[in-house]
Amino acid sequence: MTDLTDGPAAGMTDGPVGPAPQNGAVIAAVVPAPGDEPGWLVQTLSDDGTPAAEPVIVRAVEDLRRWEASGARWLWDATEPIYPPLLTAGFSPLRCHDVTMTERILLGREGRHGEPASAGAVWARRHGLPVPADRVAETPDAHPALFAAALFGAPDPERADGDRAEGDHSGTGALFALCEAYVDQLARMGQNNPLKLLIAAESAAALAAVEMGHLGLPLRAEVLDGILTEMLGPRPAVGARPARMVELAGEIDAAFGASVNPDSPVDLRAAFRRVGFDIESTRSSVIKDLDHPATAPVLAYKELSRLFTANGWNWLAEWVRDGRFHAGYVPGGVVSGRWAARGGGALQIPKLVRRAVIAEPGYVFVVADAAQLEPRVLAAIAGDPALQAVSQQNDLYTALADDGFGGDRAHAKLAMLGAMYGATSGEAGRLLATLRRRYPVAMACVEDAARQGELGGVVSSVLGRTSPPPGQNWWDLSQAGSLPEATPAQERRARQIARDRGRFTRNFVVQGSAADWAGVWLSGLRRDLRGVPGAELVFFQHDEIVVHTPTETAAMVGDLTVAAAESARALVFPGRPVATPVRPVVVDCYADAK
DNA sequence: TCAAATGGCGCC
DNA sequence: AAAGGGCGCCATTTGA
Repeated sequence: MTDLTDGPAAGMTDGPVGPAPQNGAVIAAVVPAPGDEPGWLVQTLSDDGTPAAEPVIVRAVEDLRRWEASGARWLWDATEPIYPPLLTAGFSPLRCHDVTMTERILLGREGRHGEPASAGAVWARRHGLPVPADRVAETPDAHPALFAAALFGAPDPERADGDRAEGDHSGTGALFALCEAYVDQLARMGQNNPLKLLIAAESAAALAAVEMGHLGLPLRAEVLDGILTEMLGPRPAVGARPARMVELAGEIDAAFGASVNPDSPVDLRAAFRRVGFDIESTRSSVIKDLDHPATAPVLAYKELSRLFTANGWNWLAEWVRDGRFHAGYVPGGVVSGRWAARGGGALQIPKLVRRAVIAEPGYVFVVADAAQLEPRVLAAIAGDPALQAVSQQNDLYTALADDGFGGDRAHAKLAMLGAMYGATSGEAGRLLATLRRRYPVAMACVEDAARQGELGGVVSSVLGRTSPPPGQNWWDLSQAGSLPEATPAQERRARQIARDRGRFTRNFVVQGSAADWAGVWLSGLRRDLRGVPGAELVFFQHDEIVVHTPTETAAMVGDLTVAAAESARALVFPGRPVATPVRPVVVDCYADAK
């Protein structure tokens, strides 16, 4: 038997392990066991969320597997922090319902972005009680649902305002709150199938995110060390700059005839101004056009500095252990539904560093990338027949170019990105007219979204994730600019924030819907990969998945990425004649994937 | 003196 | 007329 903990009670093998749920009981609600007891308190629920059996303490992964084998879907307050110890003990569930993840989506739809979203919060709101903050403390004992139930005296809501100090030592209060939160959410989800799909996919994504952080992305430290040494010189002493950067700093000083700190934009800009270049910023894109001896060493310094500070030896020591880069992933961490990363810059691994991302012996990477996802998504959500036709093509931008840009692919791409991001100046602005003529429905879709934003409204992704509304400050500035006595500066400011907001909502409908699709793709692939021994889902970045898998399974895994993409297309964009192709590539080194 | 803001840049 | 989306992370700068 595999113990979940090494606490004193973990050796007990004959404890009250739960009976596996019977047919018809498909939800297993899980909270940490109360007090110091190891393990978890689990209760079987019926489909509608009503308890179907007494809660039992579960201590071993074998027992959890039995529940899972009988068809249970796990219900818990939040995948983080419940799942990591389960995973460490070797248990990987097929699916779950993550109340907190779900609640954030539901609250957003109800115009209540940012309110506490834990099961305890849902429970408290349901009973008109004070709502606990999401993160009360980091200890398991202060787990939000447990905290709320203990604080308010559940399971008996009639006792809610008494006995607070006494708390809940049975742990059943937390289960009670969790189950009620689930019932509450079921009612609010109703029969909204796209929304249910989104919630199921997001819960599965939460599982995948914990697994990815746990597995880690294979990365050979000695290979990265070699790259660093080659480019920067040997690893410097703590607090010192690498030799190559010191050299370049010397060249910069010589070129300016003064001591200049290239890490300081203020200093650097002043130096360039002294030699006659009236630059507004010290971005590389600005400096590269300056005809001055300092230009080359400054650009070189910036590049090395970035490598050294973002992915240098300190980064290696902090994030890479035993040949794997372990980052923290936050599904739904971005308002659009994209993932965010916590620590290590996991979603911005530079191309150079990818040279150190090398498959282990006997394994390869299957890198699957959803090509040109966002314009295809736009075609789907807008229902634009002409753009849908273009989206069926292998290279969308080439097709676009042939369909109105005189075969100029670069222009076609620039125009399309501009349409989705809200750029209208310069080149992209001029090209927009062509898009509007050729794809009026798609352009109307993003322009309607922009108009909503400019007016302070919200927009929604295809499956129903809503954009956050503007804050009070936005409304204040907006109103100040529209009053008769507004100063020109206030009017300008109001116009500017309206435009900013419009660009945000314009992009949200596309980026958010792409994230919807990607989440469904990921969760489907995660499920399918469970049938491939040795296959590890090790990386996910917006529209790209990396699977580390035994060499002999590579072709099969590639096929699964394609099939999951097709399945996601059918689920997310039913009846829409668009394609969302992925092209899997089998490589030993991640850098070779592009 | 320390926390928050800014500038810059990597990824999508 | 003008209008470049989302993030995380680092070093520097600013400001309370």
